[in-house]
Amino acid sequence: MKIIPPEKWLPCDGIVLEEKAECAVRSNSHVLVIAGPGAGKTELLAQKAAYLLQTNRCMDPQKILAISFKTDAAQNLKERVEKRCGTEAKYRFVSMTFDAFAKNLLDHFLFALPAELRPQSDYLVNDDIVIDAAFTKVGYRNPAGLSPSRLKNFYDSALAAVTLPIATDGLAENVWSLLLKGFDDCKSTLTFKMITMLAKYMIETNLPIKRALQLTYSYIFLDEFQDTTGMQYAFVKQCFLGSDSKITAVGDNKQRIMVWAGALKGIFLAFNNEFKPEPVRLVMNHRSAPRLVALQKEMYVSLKEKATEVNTSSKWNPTDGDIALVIADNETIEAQAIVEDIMCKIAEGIEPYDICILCKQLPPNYAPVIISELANHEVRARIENEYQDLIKEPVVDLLLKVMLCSLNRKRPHDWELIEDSLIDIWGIGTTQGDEAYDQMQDRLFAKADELKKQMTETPDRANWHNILADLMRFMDISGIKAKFPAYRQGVYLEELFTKFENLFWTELDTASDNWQLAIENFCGLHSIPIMTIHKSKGLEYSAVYFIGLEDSAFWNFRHQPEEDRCAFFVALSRAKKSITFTYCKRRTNFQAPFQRHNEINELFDLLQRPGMAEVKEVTELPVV
DNA sequence: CCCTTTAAGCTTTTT
DNA sequence: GCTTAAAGGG
Repeated sequence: MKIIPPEKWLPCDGIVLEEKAECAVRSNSHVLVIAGPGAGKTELLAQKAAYLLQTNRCMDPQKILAISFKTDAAQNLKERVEKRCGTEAKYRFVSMTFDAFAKNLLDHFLFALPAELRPQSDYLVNDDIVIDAAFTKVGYRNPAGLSPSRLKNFYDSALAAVTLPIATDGLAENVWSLLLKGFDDCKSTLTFKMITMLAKYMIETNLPIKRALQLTYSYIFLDEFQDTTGMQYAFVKQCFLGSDSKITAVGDNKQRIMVWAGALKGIFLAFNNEFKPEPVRLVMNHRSAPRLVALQKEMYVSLKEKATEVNTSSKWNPTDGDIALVIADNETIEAQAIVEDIMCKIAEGIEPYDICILCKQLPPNYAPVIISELANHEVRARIENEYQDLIKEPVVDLLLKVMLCSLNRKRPHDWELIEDSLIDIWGIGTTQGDEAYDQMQDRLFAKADELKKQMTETPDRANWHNILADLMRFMDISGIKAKFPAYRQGVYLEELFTKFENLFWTELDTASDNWQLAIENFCGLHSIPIMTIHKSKGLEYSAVYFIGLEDSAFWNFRHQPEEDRCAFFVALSRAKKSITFTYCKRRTNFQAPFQRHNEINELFDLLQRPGMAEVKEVTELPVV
């Protein structure tokens, strides 16, 4: 690849970076980028990767390591970088999750661990039954009578509290020993935290591996830095603190909504003290319209954030952006008001997938009335949870792609992906040459033809089951299990398969044998997504409806006011053009129907400040 | 069988 | 806090 001198390098694809962002891209020290919603954090990382690779500041063959929390975030970043700087990124930009990074290290250097800390190489991950059995075996009988979920929590934190090497002779230490080596009929089993602990210990005790790691990765990207847990941070420090590798951490303390799950509150401060990064604050909000940004800025005070400048994109007029607070008598009227508004948006040409309905928690308690009211207007809406859990699974993705490609051959990108996967799953090595490859292609094309024929007939339930089972057999279930270790465990793959079969069947059923449409519907291309605030993090929608700005939805506000304010901020900042909050005086389908907003009154006050939200009281018309 | 009481979970991800 | 589901009581 041609090396571009740094002073001649320009951001790829005609992207214009704000001045501070370009500083962060070109910085050669550790950097802490604090950037609000819509500032273009992913783009900044993608451009920085392009800069480092294209100018050879990340010297060939050294690599960039990007660490995210979720697989889809890691995937997105990888794709963005490949789009920005092409094939070079395939080999020298490594994007993965924290857990994948730890597990790869552990698996790769398993024999660097002392024998007493070394698990079997085919260890299970996070197997609840084995972990419970291990605690039981060492004599733990749940004396406090913890509920199942609390018990699981206790197991996890007890195991995470052990220090390596295992020195003392306590409960958790004994369980560690059992889990490491396996016991009775159980294989070695590790929790995700144990994997990180072992990986960290390995780096701590093996200078050559540590050096090799530091030499391999000269730049480290940490995405969503505000969500980093203490253990993850300790691991990163163990790997890279004091080395020449430069860390670029990107995050937003105003969107810190994972503290309850272990995110370290003082992470920015700790990073500042220990790595002395160059601080960068981005001031652009490319996402939201000016009036929405004004509301976001009003939140800054309650989020204990300095009222820094935020600039909006020039694509907006200064008066753009709609904020509404709907005060409804009951959930039927609430639904009618929302649906009326949504129908206007759709009439304006906004696609359903660009509209989002958010709840603080438990969408099933709030969504049904709205879903049926939307259905009356022929608009689909669905709670995303189980769909997303399925869609993110690589095997489901593969199944959908095979179906799509069978329907329509003109999908070169998907074909390539299927072929690559099959080469992997069927174990076709490069040594076998072109013949094996051609054979694979022939079989795939034959299968695609067969599938296409099957998809022209109207399937019934049993029929669909057979088609799917056939397809799984074709791809080779044991091969899939070999490629994806997660599917090897217990009945995971079988359950996944059943869930997919059932959910997809409802789509096939309603799409009346239009397979293409069924697939699109399954992927959420034609429906309004309904989800929790937490699930919406990182996403953006033209119009957002936040349902239930009520005390009962924010039941934990007293105990975690900061985090709930952040949650409100996250919900608010998903919207590009309009945001609507609803407050329902009476939810007649609830056991305690009367809703208040005493506890979260500060959020109401904010919306009711002059010039902020349009307050719409909707009441039942008296029946004449 | 119906009514009352109690317990559990609620916001997450990761191979 | 509040909902839901399961268990308990008559």
